[in-house]
Amino acid sequence: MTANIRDVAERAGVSVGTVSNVLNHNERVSPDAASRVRAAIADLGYVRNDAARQLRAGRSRTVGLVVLDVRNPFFTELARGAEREADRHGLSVLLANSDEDIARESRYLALFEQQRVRGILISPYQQAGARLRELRDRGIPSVLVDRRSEDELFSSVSVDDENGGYLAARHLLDIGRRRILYTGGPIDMRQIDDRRRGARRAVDETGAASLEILPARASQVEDGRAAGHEIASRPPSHRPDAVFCANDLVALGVLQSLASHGIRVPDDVALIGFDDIDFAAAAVVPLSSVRQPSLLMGETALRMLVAETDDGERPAEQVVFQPELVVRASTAG
Amino acid sequence: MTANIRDVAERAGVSVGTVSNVLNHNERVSPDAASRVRAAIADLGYVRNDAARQLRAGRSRTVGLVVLDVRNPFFTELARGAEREADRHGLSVLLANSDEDIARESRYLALFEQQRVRGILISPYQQAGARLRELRDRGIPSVLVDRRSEDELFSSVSVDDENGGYLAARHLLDIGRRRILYTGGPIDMRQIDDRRRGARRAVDETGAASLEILPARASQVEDGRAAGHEIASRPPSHRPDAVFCANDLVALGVLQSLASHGIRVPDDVALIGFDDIDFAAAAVVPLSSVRQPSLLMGETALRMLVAETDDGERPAEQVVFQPELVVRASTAG
DNA sequence: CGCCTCCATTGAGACGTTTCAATCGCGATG
DNA sequence: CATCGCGATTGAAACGTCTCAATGGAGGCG
Repeated sequence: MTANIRDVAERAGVSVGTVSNVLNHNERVSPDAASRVRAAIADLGYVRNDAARQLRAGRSRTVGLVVLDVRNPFFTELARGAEREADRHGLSVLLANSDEDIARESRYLALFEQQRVRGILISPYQQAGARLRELRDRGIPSVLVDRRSEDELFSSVSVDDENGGYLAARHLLDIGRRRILYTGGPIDMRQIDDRRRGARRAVDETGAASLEILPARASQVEDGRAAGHEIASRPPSHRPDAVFCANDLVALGVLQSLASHGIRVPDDVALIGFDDIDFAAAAVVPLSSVRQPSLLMGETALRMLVAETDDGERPAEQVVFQPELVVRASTAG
Repeated sequence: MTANIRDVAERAGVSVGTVSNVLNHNERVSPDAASRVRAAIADLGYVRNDAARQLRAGRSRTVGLVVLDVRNPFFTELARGAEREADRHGLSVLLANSDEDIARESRYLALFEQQRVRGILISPYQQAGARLRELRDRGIPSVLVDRRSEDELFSSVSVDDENGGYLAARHLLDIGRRRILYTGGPIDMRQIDDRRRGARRAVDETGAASLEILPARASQVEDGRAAGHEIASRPPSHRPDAVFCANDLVALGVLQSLASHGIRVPDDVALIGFDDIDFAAAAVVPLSSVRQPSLLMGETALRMLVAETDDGERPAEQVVFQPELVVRASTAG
């Protein structure tokens, strides 16, 4: 059906080896032969068969990326960063969405292994560590994104979540708030818990301030809406005067829900999120947030993966970016 | 490095053919041999090499999806739909982002062709038609998403954009607005132009109403912000009393920009978007919009692609969903 | 004129899988 | 006891590419 390298060779009146050389080592081949080969390629509409190349080469030019939630712009930005850097290395990125589901996560890891991807970038859901070690033993390295490797066995690119939580809570305290509520989920997920710990530290530093935890099922807009509803249904004296959300999706949900109950942001309740996604600034009460350099994180992770691929046994490296407080109207005054 | 089927065969004391049969036609093999093979697979940590399978089979189990903008939740939902349906057919989806860039679009198409993907779902930027025809001639079918095939040469899944534009403008007129502004870009993109035409029709039906077009570079949040700024800087008498945006991202940008200039939505200017992404409802002035069944569109497109793959020369089919008006606070009164 | 170099080209494997025709072994049947 | 039938198993071939050792040929030098 489709032309192969042999057809091209025949048509150009050369051997298959020469065609391959035109494709891969152009300098080795005479200008004359090269141009005949190129003409034949154009005539026949020949396109390299990647499966055959990969089989021969023993490895692919693809990198797998597993994210927790494609609907979260933080992850799509991270993916764009990885993709951009991959381009520079002639690699392509296969994007998979685990939707915070262990079964989906492991299905994709299996798929990636069958495809012999060059390596894997992953924001793991829970302890994917054992599985990743297995993959590494079989020659597929991973770099963790958005989360440190607990045992430092893998390289990782993350943000100092504890400090991010501290910055957020510190800011709320600085503008005079004292009854802070933290919400998001799942509460036992590392990133979410680190942010809580940071907030705790800020609150503890300050006399006469409290931190309440309101766990959520996950960290989607709808979870924020539920949290906002729960807060609004309390008697005013029991409401927090500031809410810190595990991410911006949750914060947007809370914002919407509070507004629909006539609770003013920031007058009655100040509100801050995490990630600084585009939509945070676009909300009509523009949302304060803690920025993660998502694009840069994606680029960095991919670069580290490539380094690991090239230089077999280099030690794992933990890159931790510092988050940045972004103040907008939702925490004014 | 990695165990192959021959190693497994040796360890299990059978031939490679038998191992392959265990993997692909379990019923052909005796329970005894099968269990020995399975044990060997587990012992050696054997994982099938997809490249070799694909080379042998002549085609892959992957479908390519090219979207215009991964940052637009409409497309990520569509991707989720395609992915979900792909699962059911044992296929996986490779997601690529053209970012409305012709060069990127054709790079990805080339990549997909090299990978001999089973087929391609694409929201084409401009006339990708010639290229897609080429791919089809070489055995790779495509289904267009979010846009009809102009010459009906390809199957497609889209929404009746003209009617969607009509619904939006009709609604604005029904609530008493008369000076409507339409913004988004690029203005020559099919979907965007169809929505404009629909709006035009509604306006023409109504006496004493006007439709102004404000073209934008693209249809991102920032383009909306620019449009909002432009509107706000006019003398009040020259401002529209309603704005219809080519999509919700633009509408959110306009919303933010108008608010920051003290222009009230919907009191001074009513606002409606397109797509009904999650964030539309989550905006504090919840955004009216025209809903596209994005998840369903993704599922349908993938199903059509599979049908096309199975049944060689079936005629192209155009599936057109009807959009649905969703009224929220941004067009109240 | 013969030999040596050097560059361009050749062609035979090898990558790991699946398929399929051929073979094997065993119980049933005549 | 020979033969047949049938399910289980085998092993070679093929998919398309790249690599590498081997070959060919032209030109330079002694």
